Amino acid sequence: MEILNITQTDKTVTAYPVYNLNLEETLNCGQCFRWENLGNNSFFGVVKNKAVTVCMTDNKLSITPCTKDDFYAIWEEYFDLKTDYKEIQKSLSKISPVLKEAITYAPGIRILNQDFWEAICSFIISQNNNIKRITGIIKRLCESFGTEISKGVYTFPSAKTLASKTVEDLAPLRSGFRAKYIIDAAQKINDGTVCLSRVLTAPLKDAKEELMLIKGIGTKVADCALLYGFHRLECFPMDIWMKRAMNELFPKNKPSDFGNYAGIAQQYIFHYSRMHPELFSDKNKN
DNA sequence: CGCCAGGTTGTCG
DNA sequence: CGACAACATGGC
Repeated sequence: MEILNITQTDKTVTAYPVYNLNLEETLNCGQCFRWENLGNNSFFGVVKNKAVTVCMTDNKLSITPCTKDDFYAIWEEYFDLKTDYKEIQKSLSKISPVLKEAITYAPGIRILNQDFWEAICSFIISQNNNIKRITGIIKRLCESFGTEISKGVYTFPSAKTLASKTVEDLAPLRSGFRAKYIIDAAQKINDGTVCLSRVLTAPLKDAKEELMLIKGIGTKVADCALLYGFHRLECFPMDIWMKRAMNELFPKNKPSDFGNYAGIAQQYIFHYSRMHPELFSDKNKN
């Protein structure tokens, strides 16, 4: 890949050339729930304790407010700018014409490197839920228990903060039966029962087992946390849409067919399927 | 009103 | 192991 140029003017850092990154596709494809679309290819969001506006025009990614240090410390990794997606897409396209079509449909998707705890907590909330409601619950979670870093802008609350809460405390979130899972996750991570640095470095099978010590984390939520939080690109979360897609669009394939970048393939397929519900008229449940 | 949602748990064969 | 109800809530 070509070297990335980084320039800073006032409070804005611009990186270029950033090929093939589409913010709309990336931030609105079901892997994250906190970015607000401002229009004109601009989004406002909070990552860790940094609130920024990002904008993509003509292969230039600009971030405001941002320093070069912030860019290298947070954003370069967050937007996965060092991974060669063109090369990965080329190789995935050979696996199946349908996958190639899904890639062509939204080639600007990238797998984000989200905060560990935010990814874990967000996908606990996602279970048996819809994206609109997930987004609302997470918004209320941040407003209720996060830190207000500027007027009306909140961080994602820490595991430490949530570890001391009760199910009644979380009632305003309207998260239903998931509240007890959020608290169990916060407690086990806060007291070290589940060690996130071990999840990051352990072999995949062990990392997954460790996450699944948390009540409310099964195979699918663990795969999502590992893919979106720990950047385990080989994980292939199987939700209701992916089951439909595998049954109807990839009847001859198994998840293992998608290789080391199965998680990226999954994201193209998930997004393509959700944007084309008519492909699943009978919604064959399974 | 009824079905469904980026599932997991607990229980029963 | 596999099947299956229950789970909270609200979008559509």
